[in-house]
Amino acid sequence: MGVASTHEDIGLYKDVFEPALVDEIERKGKLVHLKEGDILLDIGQTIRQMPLLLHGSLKVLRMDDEGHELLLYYVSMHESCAMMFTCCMQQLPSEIRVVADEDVSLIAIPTTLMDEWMVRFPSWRAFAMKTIRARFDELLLAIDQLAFQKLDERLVHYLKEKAKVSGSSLINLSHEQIANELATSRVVISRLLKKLEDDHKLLLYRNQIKLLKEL
DNA sequence: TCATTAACACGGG
DNA sequence: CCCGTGTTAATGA
Repeated sequence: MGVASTHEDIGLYKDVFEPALVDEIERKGKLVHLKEGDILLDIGQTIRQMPLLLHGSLKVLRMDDEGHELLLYYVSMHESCAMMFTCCMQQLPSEIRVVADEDVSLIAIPTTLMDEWMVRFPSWRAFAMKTIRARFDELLLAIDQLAFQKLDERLVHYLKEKAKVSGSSLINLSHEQIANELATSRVVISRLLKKLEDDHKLLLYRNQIKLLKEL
């Protein structure tokens, strides 16, 4: 890990950023690897680095008063995290927990450069705005789901999102894990999944769910 | 009505 | 055996 491999991987962003910025990222960014489950940022911590994803995905979580995790959204390729953007502008403590959802490699950029880049690089400004805008739309959707309280719809949305992010219709999660992320009990998830299987929307295995196109 | 909690049986790894 | 899964019964919001 170091500047050499950062140089290779930054190519993934050649279409997103202007050459001068790519160059700047190469020199100032640091390549970081995370294992699945590693916490990149926890609630209360202050952000020091902005992540630019190269491989894998991050999940952004919020806690309810009993300490249950609630999934806000995933961050994958060519994206960054809107919450982290807004936090690092003012160096405020984080309201969220960011965890590696799979093994992840990313370029960490010191937050001290953010202000400067906003001014110097139009493509960075556009990237930041796009990220925030996309997440804002997604958060509105998440609010809808909570407001309507339809757990079965939330589950279906969750599964689709999971499949999209992992690029596979095979999902390796136990009912228990899903229940935790949706802040509900396993019994309910088992029941809803069973119903979906009966409707030929998916197939259930031990620790594994296969999504069918009917979903 | 629908979620949660506890409890139990089944069976795959 | 351990643990994920499927189900049920009781209780509550």
